[in-house]
Amino acid sequence: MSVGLQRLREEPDAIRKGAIDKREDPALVDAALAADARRRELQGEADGLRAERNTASKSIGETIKGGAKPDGPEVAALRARSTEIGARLAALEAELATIEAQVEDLLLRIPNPAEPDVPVGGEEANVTIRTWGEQLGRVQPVDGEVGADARGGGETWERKPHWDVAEALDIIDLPRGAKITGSGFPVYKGAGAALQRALISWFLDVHTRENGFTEIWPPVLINQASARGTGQIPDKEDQMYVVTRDDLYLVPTAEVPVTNLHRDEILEPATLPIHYVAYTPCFRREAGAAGKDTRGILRVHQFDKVEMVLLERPEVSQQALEWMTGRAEDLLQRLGLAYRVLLMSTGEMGFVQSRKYDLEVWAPGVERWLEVSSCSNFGDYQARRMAIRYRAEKGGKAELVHTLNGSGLALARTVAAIIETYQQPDGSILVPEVLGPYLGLERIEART
RNA sequence: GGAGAGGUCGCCUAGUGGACUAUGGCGCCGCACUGGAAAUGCGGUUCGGGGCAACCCGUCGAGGGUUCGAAUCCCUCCCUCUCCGCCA
Repeated sequence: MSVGLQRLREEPDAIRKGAIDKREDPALVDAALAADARRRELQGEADGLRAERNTASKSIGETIKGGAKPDGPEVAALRARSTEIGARLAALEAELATIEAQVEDLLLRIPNPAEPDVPVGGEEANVTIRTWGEQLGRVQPVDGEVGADARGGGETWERKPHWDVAEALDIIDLPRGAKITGSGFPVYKGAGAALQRALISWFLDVHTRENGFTEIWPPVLINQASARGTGQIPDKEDQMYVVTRDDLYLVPTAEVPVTNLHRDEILEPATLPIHYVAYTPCFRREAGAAGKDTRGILRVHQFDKVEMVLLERPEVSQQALEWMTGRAEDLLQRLGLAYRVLLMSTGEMGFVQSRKYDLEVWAPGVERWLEVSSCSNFGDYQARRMAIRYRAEKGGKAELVHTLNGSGLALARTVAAIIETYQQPDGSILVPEVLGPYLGLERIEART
């Protein structure tokens, strides 16, 4: 249950194309259709047999009530007939259970097709929708203003990558994180720790006070049903840390617990839209990324993130995606970080999204764009998996909601970009104005 | 973790092997009455699968079992409540 059997039957070509565009196997579509046809056939037969058995059993009861002896020949004959139906049914039910499992498994592996206007292809097909702010160079004039670029002549200094700045200021301790847990588990210290806390608080405050979100503080362990609901299983199962003893997973993102809040629910008309915002630490194994971005905090196993989760009526989900993306952009603008918005191509967008924007912030120390937010519309795909429905009108028929989510924002890379953008020639870091009151500091300096 | 009590349709609730085709109430929807409403009356109201349809099948926390037949009996698990233990 993901794409929906009805749509699968009605427009198999579109689903097949969607799978090809996302570099998944289109043959799954035909396999699922064939299995479903067989399933319906078997179910028809099984239903018929059950109906027979029901009437047969009922007639036994009535015969006994009518005065026949429960152990007499008349009842025995009826009983024999019912037993025989039961035997046939048992065989059929076993077959049916197998085929049902097959259908479900196939459906779980068919990806959500992208919206028609999403570019087809891989990384090269991503489209830059807009950029904001000045893309600073590494070389800066010594007497220039913060954020000013080197423009010919004069003395210059060179920006450092965030790991050098952070190490010198003793605000991030990577070696000790590696000691107590493993590589990719940063320790934030002193003003570094306070900066984490400040960003989390500020993000949550903006979203709750200005953007109308309801704050959620969810569990960071999730069960299998939740992981399946949002699509981490089976698509991203090997990216999650597993607590095998209790059959739980560490959250890879707040999306999972928060979207699953309404799993198996039918929402009444007035309840939509639902806008949640949640902070959680996020845990990712980054399997397959070994040796990539090993320095600094660009790719870590544990990071902090404030996530927006939206449940919307289908007809407004696209515009809700634009709005939500704007909320994330607003944070970057107020932090004074240069960024660009990318419309991700089919090959880059993942299994469950129908449309996805990535926000990439410019980090002038490493001279790279860093993904700090991913804003996606899932259409009804996740909702179908989770059975989240709503009634458009009181007493009306239940329909699937649309789900969306977006980071607002992910911390580690935002912190890297802040450090690299606001570092000063003397090695200190200016604190972005909006964070001043939260941090109680205007500048992070080496402790003497 | 131990002992006990429970989990039935949005909510409350009846139901201890065949008349359950799951009861009744609240809420909700429709109709009638009304200037409009309240109150009242009548009808409808779990969710899902199949079928053009009449209708059929499943669904009483989940999964197994016993039986011709399970909401009802048995087993395992999950959750809630009470008490005990442990504990930030």
